[in-house]
Amino acid sequence: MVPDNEEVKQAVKVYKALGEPTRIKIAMLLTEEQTLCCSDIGDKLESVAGSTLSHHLKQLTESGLLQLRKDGTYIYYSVNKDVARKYAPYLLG
Amino acid sequence: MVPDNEEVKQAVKVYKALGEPTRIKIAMLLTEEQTLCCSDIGDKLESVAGSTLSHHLKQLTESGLLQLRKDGTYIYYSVNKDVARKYAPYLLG
DNA sequence: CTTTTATTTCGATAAATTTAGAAATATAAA
DNA sequence: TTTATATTTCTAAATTTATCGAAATAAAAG
Repeated sequence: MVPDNEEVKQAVKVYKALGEPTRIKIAMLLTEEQTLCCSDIGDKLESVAGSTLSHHLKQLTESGLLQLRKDGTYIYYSVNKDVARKYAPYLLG
Repeated sequence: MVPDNEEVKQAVKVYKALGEPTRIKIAMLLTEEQTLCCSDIGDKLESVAGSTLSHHLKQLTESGLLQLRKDGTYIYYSVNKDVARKYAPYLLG
């Protein structure tokens, strides 16, 4: 009837990730700013513990909406535009 | 920094509504079938109590993604295509 | 090697969500 | 009016989620 395949499962993950105020702000911030590391994101949000931020970034990344690049101690996050375009082009403005 | 206006609040509501397997299935069912009443939706999903279904439909409707039309005892639900187009055109295929 | 900086994992708690059965409401049909 | 059908509201339990502080990792700098 209604498919329940991998694509739909990813859609649920992406939408669940975006359905929370802090996380949608992170996603919007990254569409504006291209790439930011964890602590820079923390600086641009109001009062979020590092451990909390880490969980949010993990959820966004595991949905496929964010991608990351490690550089030394830093981890740079950016929006995966293909995923955003497919499920939530609203983010891209 | 990142806006936190009504539009973003609606986006969070819509994405939260879609970030759950039963609810995204309801939304997809309604994009296929145009309009269905509560009990018909229940018949097309596997084992969901009426009260549970009612809560899901309420959440989807309050996000603006679904609209309803009452006809006697029945309530017919359909997708608000403008809202879907704006936040989750993925639903429209 | 020790210290500093960036990030994650762990452990715990509070709040929110999902779910269902029972009772309530509302309309239609007999 | 009584009965049947559609849907919602209430109540409560089980599960999930968001959050933080402290400890653990990991890489860089001194």
